[in-house]
Amino acid sequence: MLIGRDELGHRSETVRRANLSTIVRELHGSGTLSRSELVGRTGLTRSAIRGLIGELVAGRLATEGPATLDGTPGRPSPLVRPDPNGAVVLALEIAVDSLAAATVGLGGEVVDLVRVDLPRGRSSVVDIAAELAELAVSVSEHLPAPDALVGVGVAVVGVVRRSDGMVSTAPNLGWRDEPLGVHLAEALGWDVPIAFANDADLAALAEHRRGVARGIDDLVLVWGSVGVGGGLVVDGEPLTGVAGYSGEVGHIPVNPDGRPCRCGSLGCWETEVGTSALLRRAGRPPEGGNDAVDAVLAAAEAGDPVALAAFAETGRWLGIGLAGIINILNPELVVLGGRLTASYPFVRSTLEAELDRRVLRASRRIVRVVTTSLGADAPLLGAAELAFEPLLADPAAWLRPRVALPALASA
Amino acid sequence: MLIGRDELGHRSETVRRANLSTIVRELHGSGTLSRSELVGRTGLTRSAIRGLIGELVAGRLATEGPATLDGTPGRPSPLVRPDPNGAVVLALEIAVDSLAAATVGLGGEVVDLVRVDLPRGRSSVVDIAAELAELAVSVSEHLPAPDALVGVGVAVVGVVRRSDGMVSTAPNLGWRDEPLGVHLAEALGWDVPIAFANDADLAALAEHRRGVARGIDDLVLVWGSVGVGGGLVVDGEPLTGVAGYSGEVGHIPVNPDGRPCRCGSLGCWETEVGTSALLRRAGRPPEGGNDAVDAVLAAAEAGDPVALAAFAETGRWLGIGLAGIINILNPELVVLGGRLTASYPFVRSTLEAELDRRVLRASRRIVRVVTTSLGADAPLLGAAELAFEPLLADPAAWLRPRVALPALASA
DNA sequence: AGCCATTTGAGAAAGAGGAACACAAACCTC
DNA sequence: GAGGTTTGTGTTCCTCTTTCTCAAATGGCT
Repeated sequence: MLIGRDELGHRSETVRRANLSTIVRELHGSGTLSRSELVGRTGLTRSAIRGLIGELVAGRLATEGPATLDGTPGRPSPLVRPDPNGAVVLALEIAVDSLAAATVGLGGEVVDLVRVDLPRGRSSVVDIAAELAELAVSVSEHLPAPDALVGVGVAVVGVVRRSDGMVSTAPNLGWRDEPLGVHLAEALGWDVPIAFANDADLAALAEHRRGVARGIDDLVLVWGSVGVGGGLVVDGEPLTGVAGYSGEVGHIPVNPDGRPCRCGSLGCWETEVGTSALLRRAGRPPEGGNDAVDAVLAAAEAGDPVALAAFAETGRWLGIGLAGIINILNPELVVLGGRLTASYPFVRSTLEAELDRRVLRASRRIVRVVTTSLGADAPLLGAAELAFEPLLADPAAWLRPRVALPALASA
Repeated sequence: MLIGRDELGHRSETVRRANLSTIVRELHGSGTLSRSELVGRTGLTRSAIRGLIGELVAGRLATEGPATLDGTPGRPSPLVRPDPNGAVVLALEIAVDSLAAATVGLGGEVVDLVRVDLPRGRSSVVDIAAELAELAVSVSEHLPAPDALVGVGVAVVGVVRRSDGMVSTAPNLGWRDEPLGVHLAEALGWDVPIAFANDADLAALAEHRRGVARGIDDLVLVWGSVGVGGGLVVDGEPLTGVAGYSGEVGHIPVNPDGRPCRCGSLGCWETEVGTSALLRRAGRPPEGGNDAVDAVLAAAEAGDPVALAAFAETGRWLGIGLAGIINILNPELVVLGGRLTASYPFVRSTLEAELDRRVLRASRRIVRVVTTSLGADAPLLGAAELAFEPLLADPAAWLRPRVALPALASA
């Protein structure tokens, strides 16, 4: 994923890079591991592991501590931990109705996290960039060392170009072709790489790395709020598409002559499974916000037939759209997130019924549907993972210079 | 892709494997290259290339010949060619109404190709396997050396498990849960690995490697016939899903209360864009075969308004389904194949209009829609590529033993 | 025709990195 | 406390590419 390191020719140095990368990945993913566990996981010899760990410790990406005794015979193996002080990222999120910032250390520990409400409606890109920068500063106060900052990752509710943070559309913010990347870089004024991606894409990444989808290499995440976003992981890698615009599942046509969608089309999936469709079916004003949805949820919990029917119908449409996605991708897991997490119990049966009817048997036997485990912070945590990616892909590049930061990502 | 070579630890031997692999891939893809071109493409040094080529020549995967003089100064560089006699695959195809077999040499040269009609209707798996085996024998008569056979690739019109050729569903053949892999292995009686995949998946692979989509890393191929299949390439790799059931775009719901589909669902894409929908719209019996479709095509070419309207409506639905796929995957290219190639001129305008309306602007600006360049043999050529894959991924494994064939693929 | 610049192949030596092996250290069990 | 087991340490070996030097083969120019 990412990283333009696509020189085809390999040499011994490549081997070291790759081995360092797998070790740092293992540490980042699993937290603490003994040296001998690393031997087992990587297939490398004890000598090789020793040398590699030594380099990581010297470069402050890992620390070694005394072994814990687990009662098995044999010499105990020292524990290796990712060093959260040696490498930190800044994660930012522009959500539907909030902004968030967090600092996350190598290994995934969240050092600091702030979330502030965002007044509903249009805000200019410049304003948002400025406010994000403020949050970023407040959250970076306890940064271990100034040179420990690996990079910045930004989750955006909208269609955003991965390479430079150009936002093509963000209906919730009223943006269209806004150069968020430029403004944010300016507002931050830091000389570190900034990476951008869609919030649902990043939620999928987070759930894949640290949530319910851990160890699952083919998954689809559907993130419901006002609109519906999606994130795809295929073969263990986030599916981005050519420019990073993939996963826009909210706009697959499921009801071609249906209601008009914010995107200009008709009968997009989100016109049937977004919150306004639910509210409409529940007989409430479709523009109601989270509170209105919560009210429908409460009514459903209390057994109100109108609310239950509204969820059932939403579930039916969820199943219809998901069936298409599953037939296309043959995933192992579907993860429902955002507002869908709370709705799940009430949409479940109609959803599964549609899957039974519409997904090809071979695929149907495999997929399971679950809800997120990381909750509302999934996109933010995904942004952290995004920012870590260059380090994970090539720790060697990070180990050597150590004085200045690596040059801004070229592509 | 494929290959269980997922030991994480790298060593010097890994480097050699990887370098041999990139060289063989380049040769297989580009045909003839000079040594110095290989230096340029791989980033390796002249010495390294020399050693690697030497090994390939010794292992009969490549031949070296005199340089061609192109008028530039400097010592001419010898030309390296993939050796089609050193490595050959057998490609088989079970299509809607035909069976085909071909032998293809390293580099992509088709040595021999046979296609026979398949009487429409149900045939047992055993019969088909036997007939395929016969074709296979007839086409393997001119095999250079018995030990040059790398493997067998099979394209199947249906949902087939990649690992073992278990066919879950093949409506055109009337199959359901048939162990094609077992029967074919028995009928062939050869001790070589056999790989299976869906025909549209393989057509996509072929167009990616040797057709219109060469050099394009994110594409969607839609293969229209009685039903509609799809093949996806993401980030340069075929997207298979967990079990190889991906790409079943024919069964995305586009008209949830529409006509019943062979799969048991309602309003699947193929009920609107398959040949029977076209025939129905053209006022003809929907069960008509290729001849009936050709008649509608002829009528359209002659300007018949009913035929033109039938195509226009089909194009509209093509656009609706494609819009969803494009929004999900953000591909660079959509390739239309099978019966859709001939229909394209008549469906084009309504198709593009729907894309304009339904695909998010950011993605819309990127995608182009084209037709196949390899024609009806695309799936067969893809099957050859599939069979070559283990060799391309690790030529070293193929170079060493050379006496016996590599053991049957384990997973 | 002859000389020069350029590109590339050939061969030997060097450098980088992991594997293999032998040995010592630290833990368990009895 | 002795023996078995597992793992860290250190040295040597092996593989593979790079680096460096020299020779070969071509085009361009006078």
